[in-house]
Amino acid sequence: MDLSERKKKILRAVVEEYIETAEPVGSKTIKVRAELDCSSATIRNELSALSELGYLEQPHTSAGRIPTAKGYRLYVNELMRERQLSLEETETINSALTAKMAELDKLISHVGQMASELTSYPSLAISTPAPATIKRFDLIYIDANTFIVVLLMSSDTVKNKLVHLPFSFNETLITRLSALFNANFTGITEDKVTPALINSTERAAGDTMGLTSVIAGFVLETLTAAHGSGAVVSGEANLLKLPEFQDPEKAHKLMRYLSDTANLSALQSAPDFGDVKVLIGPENAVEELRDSSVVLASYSLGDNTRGVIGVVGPTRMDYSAVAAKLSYIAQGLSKLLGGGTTPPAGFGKLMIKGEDLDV
Amino acid sequence: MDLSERKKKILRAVVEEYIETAEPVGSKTIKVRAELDCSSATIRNELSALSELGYLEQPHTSAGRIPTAKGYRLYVNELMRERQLSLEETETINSALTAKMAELDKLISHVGQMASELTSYPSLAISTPAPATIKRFDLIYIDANTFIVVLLMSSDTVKNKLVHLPFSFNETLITRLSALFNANFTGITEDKVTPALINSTERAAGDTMGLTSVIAGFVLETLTAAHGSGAVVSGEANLLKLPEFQDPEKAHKLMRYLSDTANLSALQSAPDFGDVKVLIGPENAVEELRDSSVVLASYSLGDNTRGVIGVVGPTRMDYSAVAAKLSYIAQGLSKLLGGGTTPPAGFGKLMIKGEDLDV
DNA sequence: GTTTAGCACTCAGGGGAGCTGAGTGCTAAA
DNA sequence: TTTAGCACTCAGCTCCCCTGAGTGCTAAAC
Repeated sequence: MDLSERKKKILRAVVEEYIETAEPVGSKTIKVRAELDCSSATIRNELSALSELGYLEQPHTSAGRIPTAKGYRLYVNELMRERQLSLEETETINSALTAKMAELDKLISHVGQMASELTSYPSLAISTPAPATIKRFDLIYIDANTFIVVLLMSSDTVKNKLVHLPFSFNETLITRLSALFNANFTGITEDKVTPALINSTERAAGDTMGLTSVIAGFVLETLTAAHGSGAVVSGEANLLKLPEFQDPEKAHKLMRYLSDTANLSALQSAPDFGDVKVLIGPENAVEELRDSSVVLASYSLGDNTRGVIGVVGPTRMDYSAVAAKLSYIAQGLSKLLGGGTTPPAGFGKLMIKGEDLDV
Repeated sequence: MDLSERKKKILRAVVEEYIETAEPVGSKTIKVRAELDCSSATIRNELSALSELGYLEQPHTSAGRIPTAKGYRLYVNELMRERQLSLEETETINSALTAKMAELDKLISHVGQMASELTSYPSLAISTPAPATIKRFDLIYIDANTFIVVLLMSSDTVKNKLVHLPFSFNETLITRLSALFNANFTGITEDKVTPALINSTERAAGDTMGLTSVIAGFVLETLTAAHGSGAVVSGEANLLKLPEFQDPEKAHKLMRYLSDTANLSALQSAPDFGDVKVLIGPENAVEELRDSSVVLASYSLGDNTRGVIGVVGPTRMDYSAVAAKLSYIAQGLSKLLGGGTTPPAGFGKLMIKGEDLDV
């Protein structure tokens, strides 16, 4: 059952006004905002119909209307005007992206910070690296008790560890081990690092001191660590500015939830989605997020690492602005990291996905 | 001018009661708490004297007393009973310390988190590395366009960078550069990396492609980065639990301040101090911290890196518990990282420093 | 049938007024 | 010097009323 044009116009006006002011919206305000040629009484009739249909609700009998989750959903799916980013905004993002991509490790946290500053909501950044392998293996002999393990990973990041042992060994053993590991441990995934493999390497190297297992331990650790996904939250302080979180109780609850990174990894499980995904209030599975909304954008890095950046805010969030910004950031990241080193120019169209509510 | 024993007993009772309850303390409560053998009227006389002396104040005429900054200072300096950590608490700290020391890089943030969990106040961890030098320099040739720079720093941490260039070079050049850098750039501090040095190295290597300057750039960056101190804040959410931060305005102000790491680096400037340093309310130079207190503990790592961990809370903070915990953590860190790898057993005595207020 | 004007009704939020109780300061007696 | 007693103060709570924004409904107008 489709809504009349006028109803849509009114619904949009209510949502947008409420997003700005956080106050219930009355018929007179709508008349001005939506530039409608009818009287407030007519609008009241329409409002009453929209309430009946479940798109709007009243906090109490004599107050204005506020959108329900269903109302927001319709707004996000159909009514939302695409937000054009200002030149200034795109430039901020571009320069931040190019400046920060230097260190991939710190990238997620930097991107998160950026998203938070840009939207003035708390943001989260999660990365889900694909199963990693080692591209290249090296040992650097330092002295009779010390050497460095250097691993070049499939993602073109480098991992290292300084190993300092209480007994001494000679340089030839290190050289031999380096060659053997390079031959046996490159290109394989975590599950291929078996005790058998370690044993055979140890024998081949003539290593009687257990160096092999120390090194293999680090290799395994690195491979394992790579697929434990990291999550970072920034800008939690922004929550406190919002009227809906003036109640410290409420703010505290959400902040506690956000500060446990384990929780967030669950969010990212929301699998492939087109470009931007919006989860409105009760659509969130997690109780703590029930009266907040989450906007997520996913990006992919050249190797098959995937990441998600997102923003958490009140259901009354400026969806169009947030979605546009996140989308731009995510696409910029994909281009920058997946492909060449050129800064992103114009990105594709904004697409939004999300669950529909039952009627 | 020294206070009588009874006055001290009363002052201590007021401070400790107020720390627990955050409510102004009345004469009757004190009588019970301090187990005094006089009537509430006598205590009122004493209270009135203590107010006169500037150790206590009344929020309004007919309310109980609360300690002033001066009162807290006296309490911290003289009256505070040393808090014994429970076995459970020391074990939590010990195991967390040993488990986490594996990765020195992430150490500060882990330690900060621990401090925050243990004290349920927001915590900050700052590290001030000493001027770093390079102990050992290596280049690993990967392919005609790629090599890895591996730096072993004076602090026994390893830094690396994958360099991928749009033009090709051969392995002998890399080997030569590796040897030259190892000869010329080890053992020197940042300010010794001059354009002259870079030029002479470039000539000696016969490098016509500018590899030398790329590498030197990374070296310089690493040396510089090392003394830019890192700061991490954890557990900000804890603020919202405290009654003094029920006002979202106030909480927001402090959280904003804390979330800018640049601000924190300033705190650490507080130079050498014995063991634990307590800054009470107005003793803080920064306006944002004027009605909070900060407890800091410093630790030193074997090489001359110094670090500070601290906790921010209301002036009504449980100083004895917080100081004991921070002190234990700091001493544990020093022992673990400065010396051997054995877990800390019994630590020294708790010493507290801080500025005295004028009378 | 749709729109409009008019009117009675509702209710959140703000601004006193008044009460309560914890706690004080002072005085006079022990 | 300590204590008991008493009058006084004042934050915080509750109760109450008022105001104004906004509604729903009805009857007339288009």
